[in-house]
Amino acid sequence: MKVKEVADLVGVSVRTLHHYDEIGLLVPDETTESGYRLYSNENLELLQQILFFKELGFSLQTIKEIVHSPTFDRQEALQMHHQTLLEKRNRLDKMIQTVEKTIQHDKGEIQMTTEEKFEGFDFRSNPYEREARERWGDEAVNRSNEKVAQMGPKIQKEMNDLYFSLASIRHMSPDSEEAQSAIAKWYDLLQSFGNYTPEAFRSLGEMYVSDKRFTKNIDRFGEGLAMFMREAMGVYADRQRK
Amino acid sequence: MKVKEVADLVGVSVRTLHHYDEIGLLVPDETTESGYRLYSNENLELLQQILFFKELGFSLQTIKEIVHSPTFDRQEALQMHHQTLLEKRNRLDKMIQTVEKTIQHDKGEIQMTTEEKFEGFDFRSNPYEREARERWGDEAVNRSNEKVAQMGPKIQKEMNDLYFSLASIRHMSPDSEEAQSAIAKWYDLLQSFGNYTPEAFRSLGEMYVSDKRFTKNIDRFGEGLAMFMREAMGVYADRQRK
DNA sequence: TGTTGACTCTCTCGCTACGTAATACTTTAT
DNA sequence: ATAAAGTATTACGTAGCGAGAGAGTCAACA
Repeated sequence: MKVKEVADLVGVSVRTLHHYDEIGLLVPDETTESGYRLYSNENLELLQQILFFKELGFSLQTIKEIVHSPTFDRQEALQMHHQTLLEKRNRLDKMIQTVEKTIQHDKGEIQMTTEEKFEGFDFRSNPYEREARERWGDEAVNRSNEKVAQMGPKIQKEMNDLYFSLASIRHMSPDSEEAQSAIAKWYDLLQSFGNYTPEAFRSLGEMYVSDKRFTKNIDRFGEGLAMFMREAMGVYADRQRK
Repeated sequence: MKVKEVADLVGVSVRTLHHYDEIGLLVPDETTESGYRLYSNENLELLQQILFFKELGFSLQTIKEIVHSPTFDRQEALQMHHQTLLEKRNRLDKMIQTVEKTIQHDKGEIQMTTEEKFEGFDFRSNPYEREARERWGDEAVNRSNEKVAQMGPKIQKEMNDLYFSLASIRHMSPDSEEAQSAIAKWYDLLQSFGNYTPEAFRSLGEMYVSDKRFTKNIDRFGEGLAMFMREAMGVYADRQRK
């Protein structure tokens, strides 16, 4: 489907779709030779999700983090949409009541406290957003992902390669020659992200198994890799101390 | 009530109130010697209305035009709020249904057309806004025209003459002798239309520039006349207050 | 085959409704 | 009397597009 078809179908502007592409929120699966955007069915489903989040007042930035998170779960998200839409309807119901009361109040039929006049409003920070961020967009993971993305593709490739080598030796002992030399490379590589002390390196290793999102990500290269890396990183940190 | 009290009560930020003051949407009735804003009960009621309009997606500019329109009717507006809030709830209900369907669809339990997936969204132009503009913004102009017609040709001539004189001095300062005496005649003339308080007179002046139809009409007598008149009318209102 | 009209692209500029300091003064509480 | 909390003004920043320019593309029709 081309832009305008999508736009007409869902009721957003072409410009909006362009914008979502620009910021990397919804990048069409394909483009023609001449540069026309072609949206796939999956693109449409993602768009639907995006619009749900938008209706709930999420910022595009947050939405992006969420839907691209490796741990994002569509079903879970839909359940959450359902829940929060119901809450939103409750708020709306309150507002409707407030209007009704105000009409009567103005006619002099009833009394209203000042607070009652503003029931149902309250534009204070959207609580759903925080919750959802905790649920999917956890900062640790995102920052890590963002940084990786920022570092450019060549570092990404190095990381991938290293993951593969580590995976291939994950059955060996974490304090073996091979393991330690591979993990040393890992340590060096991470230096390009910030200044990791050996201790920070160790706790990062801890996170690899304690935080499921990391675990999941890492274990894609081989089951048990996260655990293996934690061990190896611990040993490495120990040896650096002396 | 001071800013923060209001802010906490209704759930908006202090900055927002400042902003509304800046753009002339909600100017506090009083200020202390030291410049603190003091909001009256009437200010609060207006704020409530403003928030209703905002909830319905009106721009601040439009809201300003509406609530300051000399023909604005609170009861009528409240009825309209009520109506459109109900419509909004219907839309929300549709969205909720869409989520529910999508959940089932994802589980493979039912089928969904592409259109069904986007039912309840549709961010296309807010119909309420147009309607409301017609109701108040337009009517303001229409009623004004009607009234002029009703008043007969001699008043029309007087108005025309006054427009010309004003146009001829529109390069002068709005608070000059000449400007003020001409605008005083204008004020007197308008008294035959209804009972204009100085404040209503001021907001009428605001409309001369904020509403293009007025502006166009007035500027036929000289470019910039509408703006000049607004200034002069503002000064006039200021001086009458004391 | 050429032409028209509807789409498309990228780029740039503009706008709204505030958020976020920074800095200085005022009021209230202890 | 001093700190803490609130307030004012000014200034700059941001999000999420809208609007328009200028140029290329595509399907249909003459």
